[in-house]
Amino acid sequence: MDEIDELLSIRAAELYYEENKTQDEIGQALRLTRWKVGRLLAQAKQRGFIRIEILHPRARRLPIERRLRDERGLTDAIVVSVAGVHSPEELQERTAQAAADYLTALRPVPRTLGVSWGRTLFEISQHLRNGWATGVNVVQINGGVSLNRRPGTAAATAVGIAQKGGGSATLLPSPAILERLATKEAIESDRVVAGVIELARSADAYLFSAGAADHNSVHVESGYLSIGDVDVLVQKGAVGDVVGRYIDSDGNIVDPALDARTVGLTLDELREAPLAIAVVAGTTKHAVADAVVRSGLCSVLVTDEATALHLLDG
Amino acid sequence: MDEIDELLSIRAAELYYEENKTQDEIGQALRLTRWKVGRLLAQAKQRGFIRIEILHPRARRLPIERRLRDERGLTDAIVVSVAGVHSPEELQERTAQAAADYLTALRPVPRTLGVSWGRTLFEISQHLRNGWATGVNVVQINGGVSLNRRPGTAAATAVGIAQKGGGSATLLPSPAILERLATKEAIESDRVVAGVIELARSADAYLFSAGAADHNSVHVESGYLSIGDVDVLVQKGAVGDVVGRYIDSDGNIVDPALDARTVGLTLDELREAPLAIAVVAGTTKHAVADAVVRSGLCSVLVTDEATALHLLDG
DNA sequence: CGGCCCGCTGCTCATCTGAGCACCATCGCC
DNA sequence: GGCGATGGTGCTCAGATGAGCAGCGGGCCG
Repeated sequence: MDEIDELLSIRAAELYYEENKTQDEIGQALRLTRWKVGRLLAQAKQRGFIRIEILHPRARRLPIERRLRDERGLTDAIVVSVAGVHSPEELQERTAQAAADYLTALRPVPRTLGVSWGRTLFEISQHLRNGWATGVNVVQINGGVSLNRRPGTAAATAVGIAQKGGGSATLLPSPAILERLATKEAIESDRVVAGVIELARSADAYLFSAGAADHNSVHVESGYLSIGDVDVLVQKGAVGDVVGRYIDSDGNIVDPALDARTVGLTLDELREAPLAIAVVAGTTKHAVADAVVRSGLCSVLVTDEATALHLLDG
Repeated sequence: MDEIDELLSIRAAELYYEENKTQDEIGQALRLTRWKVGRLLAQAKQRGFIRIEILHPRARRLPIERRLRDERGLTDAIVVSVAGVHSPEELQERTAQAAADYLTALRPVPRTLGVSWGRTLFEISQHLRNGWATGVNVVQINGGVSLNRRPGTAAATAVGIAQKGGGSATLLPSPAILERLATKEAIESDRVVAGVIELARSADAYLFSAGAADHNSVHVESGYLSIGDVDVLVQKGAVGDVVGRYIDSDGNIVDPALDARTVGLTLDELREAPLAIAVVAGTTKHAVADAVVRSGLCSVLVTDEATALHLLDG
């Protein structure tokens, strides 16, 4: 297309999209046949001169979702638009909402849903509607009795999801990470704990998030790890954690000794799950998100547009 | 529209605009009739959920142009899009290009065109194509023999416009502002100068810009005014200058004594012109642009989207 | 110089879309 | 409980649009 056609396509686009003229009217105005106008408009679109955005908190980016499925082998992907987002909190909320929507629409409805805990999961639980399902039983898949001043968000998350879904929650009564391996093994051999983990293994679907390996981690906030611990993990290559287990950019466990002291499902158990839904959003989590998807930790990803593009285009 | 319809309209918009589905297909996907889908799409548009932008340096904003004509009484208005603009220079270039386009398309072609000078005018002259008109004679409408190291841009501007338009230029061989009133009167009584001004008065159309009243003014750069002079003018209410004459926000001369020492057409002569084209763009010029338009200094305005919206919505 | 190829143009025709209209359910009022 | 108003729904039909195709012309090579 030469420059004259390029300019004409812009003039045509102005009249078509801003003035709501028909292609025929535009043809008369620019002294072109209406077919030429149609072709100019098609070229303007194809060359990227026309940008159409859907401005809404619930807007999704279907083409990016398709690319994630096709190029990253995911069963499904939900990508929320970042158009008009001004704060990380808003992004987080949009993503949580989308995850809640996804769960609500999920068919077949899982009878048992394994969930992790954390800020993201808690927000998802808040965005679920009463009656989002009928009879969904929820089971915690990793330890989470909080050690500090915010006790119970782990429990509140699981219970909230279960209650709104007309089912009951089974909590995992254990800390996330124990100080000594022996203690961890003792706890896991407790009949109740072992039973919960067994139930968790049999869940139809898992819903979990991922944390970035930084000082704002919930593990630091909850007192399971010190800031120094996190720094050491980062030095060893950690990009973040999934169900309390820290991984590097290839999805491998960074510190096997620490991992052995962590209570809950293992990452390989997640990888083999029939349905593993990861909800990961925000600039700080680009690296973990990449590790999660590359190493096959999830079959469904709920994320934001920027993170998705990071996964796809590097 | 309740929330459920709002969500549906977003889903429909995603499928329609991002996936290029027909309304009928969307209807099948969402279990709606195609008419319902059409209505949802119409509502999404009408509620502003759909934003369509034309991304191109030559793109204009026709709806804003119409508002300027209707609400500000302009004969014509050209508004360039600011989508994708990253620097003031880029904005300036787009506007100059648009002004050049406007001149080129102007009918009837003016036989005599009065022009001012300055950065904007110079850039317009550069964006005009050879042969943009046949036989347009150009006459300078305000003094402009530059006093400093950049001599001749005033002359180059007029000559450039004339040559590319297949005509000749008549320069006004006089400084813009003289130090003493007597000198100014003497110069104006010079036969050549008087002749040029007489020719300028008879021009079919005028093309000029406006300067902001700040330290970057061409008058400061050219040595006609000191930084202190400008500060004094600003204190008196000056928002900028048109053909070298400083005006306040109502378009009135700020300093009559200074004005009397300024060579060239008066503002009232511009106001009575059959066609006065002002080219004003950039954040720094919002205030002058407002004064120019409000006080009827131009009948045609070439500007950028942000400036135009400032004029319209304050 | 003639013939061939390629791309553009303007057409036909099928499909898609929006305007307008009749119908129906719901609601408030009598 | 009857009745009109109101808003939403699904239709008809005409206008708008896109796909596909024949024809033309300009450029290139033999």
